[in-house]
Amino acid sequence: MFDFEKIDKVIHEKARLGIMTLLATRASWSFQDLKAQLEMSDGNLVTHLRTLHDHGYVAVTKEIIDRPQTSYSLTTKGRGAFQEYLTILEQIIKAGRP
Amino acid sequence: MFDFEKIDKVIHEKARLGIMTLLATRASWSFQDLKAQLEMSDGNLVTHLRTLHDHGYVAVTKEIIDRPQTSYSLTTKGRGAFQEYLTILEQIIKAGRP
DNA sequence: CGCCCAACTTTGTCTTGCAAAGTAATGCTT
DNA sequence: AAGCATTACTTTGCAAGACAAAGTTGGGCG
Repeated sequence: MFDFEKIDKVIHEKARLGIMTLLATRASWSFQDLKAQLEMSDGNLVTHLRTLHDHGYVAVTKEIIDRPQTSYSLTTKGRGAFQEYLTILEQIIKAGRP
Repeated sequence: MFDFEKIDKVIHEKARLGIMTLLATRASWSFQDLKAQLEMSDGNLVTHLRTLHDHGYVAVTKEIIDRPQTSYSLTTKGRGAFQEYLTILEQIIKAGRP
């Protein structure tokens, strides 16, 4: 039926799924905007972003315009992994809605 | 945008998501069939099933036909929670596929 | 210089998944 | 009856991970 082992644990975690979904909707998000949207603490958000970055899913751009302003975006790899993840979600929905 | 806090952690965990999806496709599954489909160890599977049962999501039926044969099915509550979970998945897919 | 703010890092705690091994109950086999 | 297998479950132990809170760094500005 399904291979649930295929579910990407990096993406599947609730907080990171939130990040990935937001990043998929816009080209780029600032740290502050992500934090406001997701209502996460700095430390927690940074940690999840680092996890995603370590897996090559998100790119980090550091600028200092007035204030430091770090922004995040999906890499090609990240976008691909996310689409693949969404495909599994679609299969689950198809199975779960008779 | 989305309220990611709404994601039901009981269902969202990979292994239990597998269980719930299977239970949604058929009225009832035996322990052995679940185990074979999901390729999980006894202990691990029993634990996740107990978690789902403790939350009132699955019903347990114990019979002894030839061998002990425990079977599991979704409760009304479980079905409802799963449908709600699927609704969130749909929103994520909608956002993630432009 | 001192303060604020953004973006980290560190520390610590607490939960959780998961495997491996052990156990109880039952039935089959010899 | 004795031994063995199987199912379902418990226990133990460990390792990973989430998360909060507090501390740190570095730039901009009054």
